[in-house]
Amino acid sequence: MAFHKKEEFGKKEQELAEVAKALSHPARIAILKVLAQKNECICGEIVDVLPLAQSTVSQHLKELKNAGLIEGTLDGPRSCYCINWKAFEKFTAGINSLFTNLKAKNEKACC
Amino acid sequence: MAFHKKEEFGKKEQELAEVAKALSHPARIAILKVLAQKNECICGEIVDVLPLAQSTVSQHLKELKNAGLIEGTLDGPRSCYCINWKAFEKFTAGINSLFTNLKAKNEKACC
DNA sequence: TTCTATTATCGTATATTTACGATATAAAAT
DNA sequence: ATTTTATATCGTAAATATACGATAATAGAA
Repeated sequence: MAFHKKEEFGKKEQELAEVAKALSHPARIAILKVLAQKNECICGEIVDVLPLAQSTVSQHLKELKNAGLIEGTLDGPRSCYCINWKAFEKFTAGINSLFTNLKAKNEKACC
Repeated sequence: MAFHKKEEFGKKEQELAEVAKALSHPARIAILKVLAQKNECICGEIVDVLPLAQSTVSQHLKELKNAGLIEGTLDGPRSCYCINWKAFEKFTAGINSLFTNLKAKNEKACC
């Protein structure tokens, strides 16, 4: 009944999984969409758009920040978030690199 | 104390989140890596490589299959899995499409 | 200073995930 | 027909995630 075996895997796998986990909730995808659409940094406008309580949105923002997908600075009573594009590029590149060497060969599937 | 609000978001967000969730555990990333490296379809070789019990690996395979990232066919006592490349392409394209219109403008960050 | 507005954190209930062993299933081998 | 082998499923315990309201914190306005 051991648990939490995640650290027994490779660093690369863990990092990819961590980012994927941050992306694994529609609310967080929606938050990223809002941040991308409004070019300026947003704060509580996100709360107005999502069907969630303010505290829940704040929690989701924290998870996105911990995963490195967004950056945020406190600016008095209001905070300012923006997307970290490099983290996204790193993620998609990481996913692709798992397969690049074989992607072409496998087009016709297997079983 | 309502729960499971995921269905209140858009279909696109839900689909992206679902795939991301399947990718959100290092064991499943590792499984995909193995499936990609061995060009032929694998089954219990995965169990030998991972630090997990057979039943746990089977569970992870099921989740990857449910998310559409792999395909599997039963072949007697042994089963045959392979990667569904199209699902990956759809996923990365979906992630990128959240931002494409603004990606260039934002390079210099915000706050 | 006191009030207001905005965001973060705490506490908590419920849901889901993760992992395992035990058991079922199903084809091949003996 | 029985055994072996490979995989899936069931049951279950512990961990984590999700959501909310209540509360703290912090800067600006009155």
